[in-house]
Amino acid sequence: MDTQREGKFQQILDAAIEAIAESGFHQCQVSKIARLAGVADGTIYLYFKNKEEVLIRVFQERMGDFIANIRRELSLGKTTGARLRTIVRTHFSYMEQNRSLAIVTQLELRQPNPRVRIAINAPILDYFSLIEEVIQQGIDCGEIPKTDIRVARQMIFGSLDEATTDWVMARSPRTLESEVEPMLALFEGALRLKK
Amino acid sequence: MDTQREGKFQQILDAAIEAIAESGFHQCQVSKIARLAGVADGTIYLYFKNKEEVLIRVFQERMGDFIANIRRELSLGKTTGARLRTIVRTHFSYMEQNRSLAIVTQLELRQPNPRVRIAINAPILDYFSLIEEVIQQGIDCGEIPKTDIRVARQMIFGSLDEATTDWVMARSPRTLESEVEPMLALFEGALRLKK
Amino acid sequence: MDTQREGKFQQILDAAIEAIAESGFHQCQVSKIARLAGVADGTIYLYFKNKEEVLIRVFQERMGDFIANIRRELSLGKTTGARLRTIVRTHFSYMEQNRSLAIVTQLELRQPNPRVRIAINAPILDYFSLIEEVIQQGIDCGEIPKTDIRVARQMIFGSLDEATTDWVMARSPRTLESEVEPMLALFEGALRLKK
Amino acid sequence: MDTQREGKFQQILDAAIEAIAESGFHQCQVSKIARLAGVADGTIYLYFKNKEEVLIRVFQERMGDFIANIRRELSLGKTTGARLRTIVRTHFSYMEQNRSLAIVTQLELRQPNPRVRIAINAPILDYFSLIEEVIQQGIDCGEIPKTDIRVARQMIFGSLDEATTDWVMARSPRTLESEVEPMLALFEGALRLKK
DNA sequence: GATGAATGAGCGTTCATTCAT
DNA sequence: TATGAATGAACGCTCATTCAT
Repeated sequence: MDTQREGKFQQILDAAIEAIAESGFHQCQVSKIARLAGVADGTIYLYFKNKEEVLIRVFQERMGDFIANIRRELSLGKTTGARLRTIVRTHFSYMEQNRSLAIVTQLELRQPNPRVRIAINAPILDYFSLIEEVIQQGIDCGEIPKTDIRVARQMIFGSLDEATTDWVMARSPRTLESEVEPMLALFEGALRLKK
Repeated sequence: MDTQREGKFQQILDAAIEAIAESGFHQCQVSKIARLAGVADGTIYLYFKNKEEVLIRVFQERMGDFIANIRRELSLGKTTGARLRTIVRTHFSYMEQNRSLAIVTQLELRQPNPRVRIAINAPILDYFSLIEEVIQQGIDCGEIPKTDIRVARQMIFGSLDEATTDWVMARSPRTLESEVEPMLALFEGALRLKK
Repeated sequence: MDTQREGKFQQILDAAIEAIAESGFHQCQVSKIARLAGVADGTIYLYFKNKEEVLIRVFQERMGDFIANIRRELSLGKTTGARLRTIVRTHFSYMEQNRSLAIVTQLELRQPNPRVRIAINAPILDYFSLIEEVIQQGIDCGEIPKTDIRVARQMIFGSLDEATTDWVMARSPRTLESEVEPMLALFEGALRLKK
Repeated sequence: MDTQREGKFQQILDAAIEAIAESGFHQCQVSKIARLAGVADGTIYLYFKNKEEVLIRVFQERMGDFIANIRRELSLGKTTGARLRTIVRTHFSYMEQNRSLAIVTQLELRQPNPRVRIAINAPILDYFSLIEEVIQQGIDCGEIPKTDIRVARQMIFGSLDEATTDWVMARSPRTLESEVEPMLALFEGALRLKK
């Protein structure tokens, strides 16, 4: 049955997230992923071309979820302010609830390996578009004065990303949740958002 | 002579930056660094304990330079606006002029390896303090209203970092230099900087 | 199947004996043992922790056999004379029939490496006890006058060992077998064995 | 001056004995010998072809001394009994007074390396002859009944060697000196020495 | 002669991947 | 489909040896 196949695929993906979060992509052996997934080493290769593809699929699948998630929430926001709040809140709460995934995205995916980079680009660009659309919409309906959209997006994504990295690295014991409001205030100021 | 030793040390460091930028820390063989530095493999080990230490020293030495550089420039800025401009301008121009180093900083240093992370933390935290000091000073002299300093720093560093990553990844053909003004405008808005 | 695993284990052990006898423990590469055993290099590590453990197990397994062998034969001997004959005869014939093992025992096991020495000590001490028991029995039943047992054991083992080394080193073309009677005569005289 | 050269040669030899005794021939780096000898690494190579030759010369020089020593003492012995006593006493006391050298001869020189073996053979054979001569003399003057000289020599050398190894390995806390008399008693019995 | 920085060959070990069962 | 024993390429590091000074 196809659901069985799908189930084992997700099993391996989850195991990979745990394993990679725990020891890092390069340090984590395929056999460890297999053990955590409760399958034999060889079985991994029935579902993935190689170890690298596991990493790529982890990102594509989970980041896809993440973005779909935000997109769904976003459709409910009526103002640019509400939409920005959705982005910040959802980004932080998703990461906070998926710490292992956060570790993988914040650390392990910063790979110079070109194949990984290319494969990861699509969902990332999708997230970028999503942010840029919100800004564009804000400009279009006059809530935000004209601004350099790319730079604004870099600021928004970069800030969220850095806060998440700080949290993952436990540089601060603070919850991400507690950063939602201050971060939003900064974004509103930066974008000169009209109330 | 000691200058000779120092020279070869720097030579290896430079070679390491090139090599790591090109293939990534894990993929890059010691023999590649040696080849680029024009020395034998074994020579590396006369200057560094092991491959990992090369990475750590790359960061400590070059990031140290970078921060010293900013600190020097900063002392000339009289207003918070000027100081922010110094940070943005220096960050971008330094990275733009040291592309390989930028690649290493943006990608390779997001190492989950705890020893590397600890060693790298000091200069990073130093940079963080530097940014936070500028914000604090701004607050103290009334140029900036009270704000969450940590979050503000995350925004500033995160934005600069993301813009640099975008540039490194060649996600946009834009120069970093061209982003100085728009980025600054965002920061000033975010911090509610008084003119 | 477990017999298969056991079989390959013995295969590697035998290959190791040949390889070490031929080039010495330090000179002999793991890849040579693997080649002789007809397995891949990595396979060695499925059966042994590392190269050193191969040496240790060679000794423990084969020396264990050797001593078990002597012990079995010894139980048949009714007089001290018969028991001494058993020791000399079995020692020489075992070595003569296992030349590679003899080389390893005579040369490679004189390892200064403390881990190897400790691991090797047990079977050696076992052999020593065995010899000492025979002497003690001889004293107890009046066949041998009181004597310093440790020194007597040193003489017996040392003589057998030296004869074996001479033979291994091919310092003499003589068979070990031909030395059984003269050696025994010396032992009987040394111990003042009563007929 | 040649004495200067000779002095440094001996210096290196002594350093080598210490170094090898401490860490074993294979584990002991040339640079360690150099450090102990108070010379530069390269200097070793002005006196010795390579590391292996250092080991060989250690043995040849010191074993030469040792044998010359015994030979000198032997010439004073009037009876076979006295001569045997000289051998045992000198062997044990020499080793006891040169523990590092004993370690090297008992452990490190048991090398399967053919070049080492060949080079070492000469002094060893010289020592063997010396022992055999004593036995032969004993037979010639009727103090010892006819016996297999080679086997008798194997017994004598093997016993002394094993006692020394036991002592070096600290398998027993006993001094070698205390073994002189019991060992001699065994030899006299073995050889049926007439009083 | 003496130095010691530089060399680079050499090897133990790991682990992603395969394939016979 | 699933297994996991076996594979063997790959690489960090050591250290005996050299040679410019």
